[in-house]
Amino acid sequence: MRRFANRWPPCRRNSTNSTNRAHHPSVQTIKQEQSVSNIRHALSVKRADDFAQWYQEVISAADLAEESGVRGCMVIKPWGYGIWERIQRLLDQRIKDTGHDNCYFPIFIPLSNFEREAEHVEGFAKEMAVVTHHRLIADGEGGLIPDPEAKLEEPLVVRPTSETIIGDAMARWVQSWRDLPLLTNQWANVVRWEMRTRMFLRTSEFLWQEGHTAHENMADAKEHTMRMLEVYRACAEEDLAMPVIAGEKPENERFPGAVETWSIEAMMQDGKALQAGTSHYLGTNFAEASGIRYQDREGTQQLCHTTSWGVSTRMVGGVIMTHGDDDGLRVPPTIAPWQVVILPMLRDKPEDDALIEYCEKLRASLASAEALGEKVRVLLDKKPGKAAAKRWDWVRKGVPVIIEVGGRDMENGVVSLLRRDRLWNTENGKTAFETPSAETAGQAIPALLEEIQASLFDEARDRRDANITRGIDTLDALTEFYNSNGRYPGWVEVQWAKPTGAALDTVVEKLKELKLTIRNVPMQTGAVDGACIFTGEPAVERIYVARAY
RNA sequence: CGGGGAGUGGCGCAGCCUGGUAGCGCACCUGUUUUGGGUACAGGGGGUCGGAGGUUCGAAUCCUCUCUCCCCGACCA
Repeated sequence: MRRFANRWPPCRRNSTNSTNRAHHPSVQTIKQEQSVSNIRHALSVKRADDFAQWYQEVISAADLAEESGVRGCMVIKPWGYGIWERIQRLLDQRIKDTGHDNCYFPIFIPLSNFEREAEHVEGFAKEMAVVTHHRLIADGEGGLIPDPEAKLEEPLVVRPTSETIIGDAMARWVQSWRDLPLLTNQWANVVRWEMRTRMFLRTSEFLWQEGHTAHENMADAKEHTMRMLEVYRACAEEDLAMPVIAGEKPENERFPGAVETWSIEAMMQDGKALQAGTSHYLGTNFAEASGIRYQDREGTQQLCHTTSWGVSTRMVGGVIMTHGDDDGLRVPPTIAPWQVVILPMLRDKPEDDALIEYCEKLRASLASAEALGEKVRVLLDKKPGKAAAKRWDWVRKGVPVIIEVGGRDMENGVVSLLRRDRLWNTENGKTAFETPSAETAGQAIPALLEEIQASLFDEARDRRDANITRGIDTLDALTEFYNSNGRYPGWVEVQWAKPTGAALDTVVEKLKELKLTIRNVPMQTGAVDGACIFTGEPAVERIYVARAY
């Protein structure tokens, strides 16, 4: 069995505008890189050496977020929040384009309201923040305590998700079949008291979007569930350049209260899976709990079929682990707050003025150009400081294109251009600057940004495809595979008979021993023939198993 | 929540065992130098050592409690 390290051919597209043969080092080729060159990377930890620590370092080195002092909660810094805002803006448009209106519902949910759907309660009860008082008083020792006199008659829970309270509103808003479908969405924060937290991937408080819809019947609701799953796929692949596999979650992984749960799953560079978005068909469960009924064309009261779906700031974690490298983050141009940064090499001398003017001209011309369907987002970084130091700050942040301009560049009418996705000239271990004329650079940038966007996606997709293993058809072979493939075994596609209930529990237990989970049943499942890897019965579908975040 | 590790200027660390009111590298500030690339030299600012309590003449160093972070596990987006 081949090891992960040998399995990923660094597949590159040819650069359209360059003589630059540099390619960035990957997890799999780092050892090779080191033997042929002495590249001095911008981070102190390499992905191949300690992926978890590398992840932490990218977050601080790229200035994405920091600890807050509150357990499990983070401060999202401007660059990190800027990335989230880009995702938010693009996804919001997609959500509006599919007919939804944004609303806002309270962060506090009355306990009795939350209690209505049994499975929902069971799923979330153990990770709820609860508000019990509405006033503090002095404790007599210089501190403050909740005033016993100010106890709430009914506790409020901080929303971990809003199905129940939105269900309440839907019950009021829906009267007749003419009110359906009811398509709503909200952007909000939610709180889940997690045992173990990781920046962006699992925080106690996180930001997300939650869509909630009500429909006349099962067919309409299911169709909508799938429509939103497709919106998420497009957002992940087109905007984040993060390839995903869309499919249905197995019964044991369903959202509490859902009839069907669908997900998009992305493969991180360590081969683990990340659930990047979910879409649920809720049947009539929440309609029953909240009384969401409508009068049909015959005048009969009917229960609505509802859906809900969400993606969160976890997406940012996915971007880090999909596109980051040993020099920091690489932000796909579509979601980069700034796509191009111009760094004048200021020397604190009178000549600086002319240099800034030269750069400003370039900035203005780039800013009026369009790439990836929008105006190019370009920053002229006039902050005082050494250009080289500022360059490495931007490298770590992952801005797609860095343009440095020194006095001699200006004299020659050129600029020094650096692509973040291909930083190094591996032949000499130096940064792979190119020096096109300012005019050429200005004209080439839109196409370059589009190429970088495509290239990041291709790279991630090729890596994922190379790390999905097929043809394993016994549990022993699966065990052997995961025991012999080191730290980065990737995913395995197997066939199964889709056991349910206790039989499924047994399967889940067996997988747990290998630290594996069933990710999803891919939509394009392909032909199935042969036996279930777990039960030996005739297989009915293919599933992905993997270690997961 | 269980097991392990850790919290010392912005970041990374030493000091703690063998108590005597804090040190290094990077970053930062000032000056000089240098200038096509993560420059060099000199000078300088910044921390009371996560928090609370205790032992002691005296605690970053010893004891107790507590908060937060990291890794593994159970749980979960």
